[in-house]
Amino acid sequence: MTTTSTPPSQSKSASTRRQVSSASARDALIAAAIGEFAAKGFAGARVDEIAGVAGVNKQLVYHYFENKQGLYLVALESVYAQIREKEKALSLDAMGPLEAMSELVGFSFDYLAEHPEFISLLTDENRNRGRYILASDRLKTMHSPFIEMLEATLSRGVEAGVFRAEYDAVNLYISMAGVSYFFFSNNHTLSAIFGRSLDAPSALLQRRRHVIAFVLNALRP
Amino acid sequence: MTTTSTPPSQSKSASTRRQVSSASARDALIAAAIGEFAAKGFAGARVDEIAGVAGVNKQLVYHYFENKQGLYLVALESVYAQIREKEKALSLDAMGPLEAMSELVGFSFDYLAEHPEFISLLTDENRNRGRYILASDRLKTMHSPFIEMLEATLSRGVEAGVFRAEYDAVNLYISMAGVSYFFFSNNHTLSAIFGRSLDAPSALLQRRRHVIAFVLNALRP
Amino acid sequence: MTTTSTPPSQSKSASTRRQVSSASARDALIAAAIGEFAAKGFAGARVDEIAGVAGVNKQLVYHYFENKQGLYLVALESVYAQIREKEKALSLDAMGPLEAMSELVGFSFDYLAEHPEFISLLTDENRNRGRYILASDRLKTMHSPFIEMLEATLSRGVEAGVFRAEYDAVNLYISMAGVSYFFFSNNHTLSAIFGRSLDAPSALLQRRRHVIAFVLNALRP
Amino acid sequence: MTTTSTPPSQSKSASTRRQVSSASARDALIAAAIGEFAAKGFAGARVDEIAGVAGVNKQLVYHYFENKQGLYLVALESVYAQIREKEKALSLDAMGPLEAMSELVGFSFDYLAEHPEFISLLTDENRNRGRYILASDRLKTMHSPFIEMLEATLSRGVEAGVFRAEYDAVNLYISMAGVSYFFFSNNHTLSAIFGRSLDAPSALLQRRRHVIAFVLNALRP
DNA sequence: CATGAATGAGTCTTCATTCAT
DNA sequence: TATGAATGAAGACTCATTCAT
Repeated sequence: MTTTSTPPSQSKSASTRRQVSSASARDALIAAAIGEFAAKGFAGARVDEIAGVAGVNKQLVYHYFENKQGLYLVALESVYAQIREKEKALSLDAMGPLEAMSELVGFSFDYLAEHPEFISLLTDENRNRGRYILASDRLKTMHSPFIEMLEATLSRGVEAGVFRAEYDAVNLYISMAGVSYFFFSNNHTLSAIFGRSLDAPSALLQRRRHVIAFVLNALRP
Repeated sequence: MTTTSTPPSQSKSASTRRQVSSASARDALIAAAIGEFAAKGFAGARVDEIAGVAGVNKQLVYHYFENKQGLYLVALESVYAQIREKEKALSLDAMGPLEAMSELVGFSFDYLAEHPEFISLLTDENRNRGRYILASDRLKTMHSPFIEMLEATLSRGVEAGVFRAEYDAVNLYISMAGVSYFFFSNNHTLSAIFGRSLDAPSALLQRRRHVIAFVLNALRP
Repeated sequence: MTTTSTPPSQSKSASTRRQVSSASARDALIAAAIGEFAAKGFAGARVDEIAGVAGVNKQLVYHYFENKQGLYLVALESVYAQIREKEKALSLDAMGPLEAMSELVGFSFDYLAEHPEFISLLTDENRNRGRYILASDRLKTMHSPFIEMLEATLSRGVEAGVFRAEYDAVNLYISMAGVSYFFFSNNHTLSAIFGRSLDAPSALLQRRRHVIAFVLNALRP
Repeated sequence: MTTTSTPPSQSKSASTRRQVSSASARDALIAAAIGEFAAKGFAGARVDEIAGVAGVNKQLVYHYFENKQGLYLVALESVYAQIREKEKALSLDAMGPLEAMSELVGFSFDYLAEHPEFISLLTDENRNRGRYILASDRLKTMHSPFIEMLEATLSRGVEAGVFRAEYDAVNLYISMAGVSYFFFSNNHTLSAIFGRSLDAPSALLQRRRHVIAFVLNALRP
C-alpha cells in the first residue's frame, strides 16, 4: 500500500466490500492528489481534476479528508512516509565508512531522481512556510532514520581517520542533499540558463558521479 | 535599482514628473508583483492584491503588462536582472584563486539570504517547467557573468595547483549554488524535521561558514 | 526606454495641416466605425478597435462624437446619406414603366449586393427598435426619393395598363426590397439550411434575375 | 415542447421531482436566453441578466452549457426546433395548389408575426456569418419539411396549369419568406422612414393580405 | 456511500470614458 | 489638437464547498 493512514476500524460484516472499495477510492484520491499538487501546487490544483483522475466522485474528497487542505496534508504525509520507508531499507552496517557515505549520497540522489513529486510537494510546503508539516503530529513524529545513519557513518569515518571532523551532521546532511536537490528542483531554469539539457539521461549520470565525488572529496581529512 | 531598467531621473520639470509618475506606477506594480508571486506563486497570487499593494488601479496591470502572465514574466525578468547586476559588481581579478572562490561561494550564499523572493520565483518557474524563462528573449540573452567568473577562477586554481582538475564548471556551479539554495529554499521543512530554527541568525552564520569550507574542501587537490 | 515614448513635439505653423488632418481623422473614424459596427453590432464593436483601424487616437472619438453612441449615430446617418445619394442618380423619366420598374428592382438588389454594411447597420438599428433613427433629426429629414419614384412609376404603369392597380406603393416597396434584402441579410443561414453557397457569384446572378422577374410578374394585370 | 429534448416525465415521486426541477432550471435558462439574445444580440446579452430572469443561479449556465456561447447555441437550436415542429403540423394534402400555396405564405407570415425572437436570433446568427448554425450538428440535421412542401405544391400547381413553371423552389422560398421577413425584421426603420406605424394591428393585417396576393400574383402563368 | 445539482465568493479581464499634459 | 495614463463599473468565468436524493 502506498499510503500509511489506516482507515478507522469498522466491524460491520457488509461493510467489508465497502472497505475494500473505500480503501481503494481513498488511495486513488491520495495518489491523484500527489500528482496534481506536485504539478500545480496547492493553489493551482483543482479538486475536480483530482477526483476525475482518481475516477471517483468529488464529494468523497470532503467525505474522507474534510476539505482540500485535508487532502493536501494527507498527500504530504504520504510522500514523507514513502521516503521514510525507503530509508529504513538502507543497511550500511556491513560497509566501511567511505562506502557507506557513498551509499547515502547515492540514495539521496536516486530517490529525488525517481520521485519528482516529492520535490514538488516539499517545495510547495516551503512556500507555505511549513504550515502543514508543523501542524501535523504524524509528520512531526515521522522521524527520519537517515540523519542518524549519516551521523553514525560520519563518526565511524572520523574515528577511522578517513573523514574530517569539522562537519556537524545536520550541515553535512543539508549539503549532501542540496547538491542533488537543487539539480532536480531547478533543472528547468538551469537548463535554460546554461543552454544544456540537464534532464537528459547522460546529464543525470554525470551529475550522479559528480555529487558522490564532490561530497566525498569535501569529507577527506 | 530594483526593477527593470528605468530611465534615470531627469530634471526637466514638466515632462519629468509625468515620466516619473508613469514609471513609478509601473515599477510599483512590478515590485508588488515580485512580493506577491514570491509569497503565493503564480496561481495563488491575486491581481487585486498586487494592485492594492502597489497603490494603483488594478486595470493598469492590463494596461502595462497585458495580463497576469505578462506581469509575472516581467517580475521574473526583474529578479534575474537584479542578480545579474550584482554579479557584475564582483571583481575577483586582484584575488588569488582561493580567495576568489571563497568570494564566489559567499556571494551565492549572501544573495540568496537577502533575496528570498528570488528563490521563490525561481521555484515557481521550475514548477512551470521553465515556461516563461524559455519564452522570454530578454531572459535568454541575460547571460550570467557568474559562470564565466567561476570557470576562470577554477582554471586559475587548477593551474596554481590549489584546486582539483576533475570538476567541470557547470557541475561545480550547481553544487556550490545548491548547498546554499537548498538551505534557504527548504528552510522551513528542514527546521521542522530537525527541530531546529534554521532561520535564526546564528544558524545562518554557521551555515555560511560551513558552505564555504565545504566547497573549498571539495576543491582541494 | 521603458516608459512613455515622448513624441517629438512639432510646432509647425499651419493649422491647415491640422484641419486637413482633422477632417480626414473624422472621416477615417466614421469609415472605421461603419466597418466595426457592421461587423459586430453596437454592443460588440470596440472603440479602441475603431480608433486603431482609423489610425487615430481614441480620444478623438470623444472629441468629435461625444461618445460611442454619437459615433454610431453618425455612422448610421452616413450609410443612409450614401444610399440617398445613389438613389438621386436614378433617372427613370426616359423609360417606359416596365423598364423603369425593372431598373428600380435592379437598383435595390445591386445596392444591397455592394453594401453589406448598410444591411448590417440597419439590422442592428432594428434590434435597437429604431432608437437612433427616431432620435436623429438629420435622418428623419433625409427623405428618400426612391419611394416617390416608385409611386410615379407604379402610377404610370397602372395608367398604361401594364401594372395591376391593387398595390399601394409602400407595400410594393417593402416587397420589392424584401426579396433582395432577405437574400442578403440571411445569406449565411439560408446557405446552411439549403446546403448551397448562396454567396457564390453565380447564385447572385441567378437571384438577381429571379427578383426582377418575380416582381414584374406580380405586377402584371 | 419548446426547449431542447427533455427527458419524458416519469411518475416515480421522488426522482421525478428532481428531474423536473433540473429540467425546469435548464429550460428556464433557455427560455430566458432566447429572450435576452433576441433583445440584445449575443454581445449585448448579459449572463447575469439571463440567470436573473430565469430565477436560477448564474453558475448553472456554466454547469449546463459550459459557457455563454454554449447557451446561445442551445437557444438557437431551440428556436429552430420550434419552427420545425410547427411546420410539421401543416397538412396541405387535401388542398388544391392555390389554396395550399396561400396556406404556406400565410404560415410564413404568421409564424414571424408571432415569433419576433426567431427573427432576432437569425439576424444575430447571420452577423456571426452563420458560425453556430454551421458548427451545430443538430441544426444541420434539423431538416425543414417546409421547402419540400413548397416544392410539391409548386409542382402540383405547374402541372395543373395554375402556376408558372419558371421558378425554382429555393428562390421562390426566399422570395416568399423575404416579403414577410423584411417587413418584420425592419419594421422599426421602415416605420420611421415612411412615417407610418407598421407595427399597428391594422398594418399587420393589411400586410398579410398583400404578401399572399403578391406571391400568388407572381405565380400566375 | 454515491451522484448531479446548486451556490457564493471570488478572479481575471474588458471597456467606455476621463485625466493630465 | 493629440496622446498615453488612469479609472470605475461591469462582465464572463472559476472553484471549493454544500445540498438533496
